Parts: sequence; C-alpha cells; structure tokens
Amino acid sequence: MRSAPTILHLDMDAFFASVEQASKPSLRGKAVVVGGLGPRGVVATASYEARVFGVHSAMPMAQARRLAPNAAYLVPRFALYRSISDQVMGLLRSLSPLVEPLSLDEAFVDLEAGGTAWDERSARLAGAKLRADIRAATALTGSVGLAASKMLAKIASERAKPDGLVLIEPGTERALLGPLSVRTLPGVGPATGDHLRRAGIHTVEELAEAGEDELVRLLGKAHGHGLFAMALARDERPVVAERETKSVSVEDTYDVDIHDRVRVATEVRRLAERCVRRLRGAGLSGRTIVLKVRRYDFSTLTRSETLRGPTDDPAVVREAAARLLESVDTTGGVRLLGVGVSGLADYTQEDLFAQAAGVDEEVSVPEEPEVSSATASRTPPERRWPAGHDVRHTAHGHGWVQGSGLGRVTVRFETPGSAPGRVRTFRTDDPALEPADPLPLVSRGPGEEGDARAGGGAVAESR
DNA sequence: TCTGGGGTCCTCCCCCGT
DNA sequence: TCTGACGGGGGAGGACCC
Repeated sequence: MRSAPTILHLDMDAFFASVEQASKPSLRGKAVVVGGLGPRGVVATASYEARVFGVHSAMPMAQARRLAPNAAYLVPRFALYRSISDQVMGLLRSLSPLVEPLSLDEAFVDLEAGGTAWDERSARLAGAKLRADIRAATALTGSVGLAASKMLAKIASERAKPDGLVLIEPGTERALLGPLSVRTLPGVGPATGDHLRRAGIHTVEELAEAGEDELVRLLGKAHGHGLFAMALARDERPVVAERETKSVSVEDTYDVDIHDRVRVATEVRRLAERCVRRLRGAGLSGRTIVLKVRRYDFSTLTRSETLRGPTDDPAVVREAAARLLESVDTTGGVRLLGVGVSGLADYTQEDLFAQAAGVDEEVSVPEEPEVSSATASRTPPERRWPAGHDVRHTAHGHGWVQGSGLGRVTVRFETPGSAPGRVRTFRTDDPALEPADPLPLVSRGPGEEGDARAGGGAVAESR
C-alpha cells in the first residue's frame, strides 16, 4: 500500500435532493424526497431535512410519505443531474488524469498520479480546494475522504458527511477500523452481515481475529480472502479511469401486475427494442440475451440464451427474448419485466454477413418517449406535467411544477438565483404554459440573470 | 411496509471435450 | 472401450453497490 494519503474519494451530499434545492429556492432547508412517484416507487435520495424523519434511500415511497407527509416529492431529472455531474467530474480531472467515477455523484481520484499531492499536507490542500471549487461552480456541497487506499478513502468521506473533509493518517487505519461494524466494509451487505453475525462476528476487529481460513469457509474463496484483507486495512485496488461496459439492460416495474400473456409478450418486445436502442447508442452489440421476470410474489427469475455471434439487430433480440419467455410461467401475474444483453463486442456478426452480401437492412426502431410504458399506457393524450420539472409561462416567466391533477397544474415561479417565489394554478392545457429546460444553478455572469428577474418577482428580498 | 433501475461480480451446477 | 479428472462455457441465481 502507498505510504501517503493520496487517494481521494468525493461523495456529493444528498446529490439529487441538493440539486433540486439549489434549483428551487422555496425548497431550501425543507424536506425533499426524490424518487419514483408511482404506487411502487422507491426513494432515490432524501435531503438531510427529510432524513430527520427517518426517510432514506431505497425506502418504498409510500412509507416515506407516511413518515414525512409534508415533504416535497419530486421525480428525478437525470439529464440535469448528469450535466452537473459532468461539471464536477471535470473539476476532478483537473486534479489528476486518473479519475474513476462510481456513479453520478461519486468518484475516486489518484492525486499522486496527477502530481497534485504527495504528502498529507498537499492532499489536504487539494481536497479543500476541490470542495471550494465545487461549491463555486455548482452551489452544491461534496464530502471528501483522503487515505492511502480506496476503501479507506471511501470510509473517510462517509465520516466527513455532510459537507466535510476527513483524512485518515497512515498508521492509524487498523485502530480506526477495529471497532467499526463489519457492514462498514465494501461488499458486506445485509446477507453477508447476517451470516457473519450468526458466526459471532460483529466488528472489523473480530473479522480480522477470525482468520482467513475461517472467513473463506464461511463466505467462499473470493469474498473470504477479500474481506480478510480489508479487515487488515489492506486494499491494493488501483484507481481505474476507463471501465468497459459488460452488459446493457432495461427493465420496467408495472404499477399493477400484468396477468394477460399477450400483454406480457408485447411488453417484452418493447423492452427488447428499448434495450437495442441503448446498445446501439453505445456502439455495441452482444451475444447473450437475458430475460428477467419478477413475479407477483417478488420471486425473480432469469432466462438467457447465447447466440453464435454478437448482434444489435432488434428483430434478433426481440425473437430471442420471446423464445425465452416461452419457458416462463407467468400465471399469477408479473410485476417486472426486463431484457438485457451481455457478452458485448463493438462489432456484429450480421455486419460481417451484410458486408459480404453487400446489403445493410436499415432496422429502424420506432422512437418511444423515455417514460415507463406502464405509466404511458394509461396517460391520456394531453400534456404531462411531472412534479419538479421546469416550465415557462409567457406572463409569469420561469417556474416549476409543484403538482398536477384534475385538469389543473400548480406552478411555483422562482429560479435558482431568485427569492422563494409565488404559486399559481393553471389549466393543464393553458397555451401560455410550456415545458422548459432547467436553468444553471449558478449564474454564469452578468446578462444571464434577466431571466430570473422576469419570473422571480420580489428580487429585493434577501435570504 | 412492501420492496426501482442499472449495473458488477461470484458461486454453483451441468454439459462437453480432452 | 471404459472411467475419472479437469477445465471451459453456458445458464441460473444471489449479493451487493449507487
């Protein structure tokens, strides 16, 4: 293991919820929950104000609403989060070429490889500057962990949350890890945690004392060896900038279980087409087609078929998925269907045949709006106003949808730079109202504030 | 209370060829 | 010709992560 704490882990604080609060002044300091709003939705992110009520990620939305009935409930706006994530990742890459994104809101950076840090002091400086730069560029806060390995840097950023920086000094690792729960270690989830608890192992120290052979016996070879090393604070995993995609998949959970076999087949076909669109978008093709079915009782099964060569042909994937469906009993109903492709390559077998034959059948997959077909199928052909999305009104300016229903849509008129704004209600078919793109969270200089003033109303008020 | 969506990795089992 | 060991690939399921 390296001797200086030069691995940095950045974790943006309550990312989705914080973005929404930054873009909507009236939500700052309030409980905000972002996630699926359907009857089977789960929480993606809860703001710290919502966590006080016990709301947390992966919790069923219905339960969150019981715990925090007055919170703001919003659907995720991934395009916006992605654009802000790109900004943040750009700042990380200015520290080092070795940046490993883990998700939209998390990444590892090898500071040593970037020459920005070589000892404790310089690492701390780089981390502090990064946090300031992120705040200036996005108005958001991120927590930074610094340590000599990825595992420890991640544990450090967890301890730094929210809005902090923690550095683990080399030599103090074992003492720090010892008393922590085994669940702190990456790779120990509910199942492994239970397994270890039944064996009388609760802390990292007990994990180390159990010995490697015992852990391999309990958990299998890979997991046992890996966990024993982690317990001794040994983690040699390098920061890897480029990761190859191994599979591409799409899945839908339906608001109501599907019983009709014909409907199931139709949905599988749609999913196959959506999956291929994603596959082609990434310039990939694959050999193994996977069908996933979650039944009414939440039991999940997969069926897969490996073709002779990679394909990105929607007809081929659709037919394979349909064949796989034939071997699945769906009586009782299904709540989720998914189609995936793995065994990826960046060429296709058909390409070769087509080239040889001099033909290239243009397979056009009809575009489908990026909404769950479960929702789309029951939505009348009028305009939809998803909660939290931006809108523009010809007279009142820029705002966001606070709620809609019964032919009415309620809009709050405010922008990231304005004071909390006023609420107005319109008919859903009001021609003066139209969907709008999100505004930048931080105004980028003079001249771009005009928009905010037009819609914001009372600009003189200070927060 | 009722459990999303998109991934990765590991394990076990079976089959097949050597 | 039969048998066993071994390894690889495919298929299924499970755990975990964000």
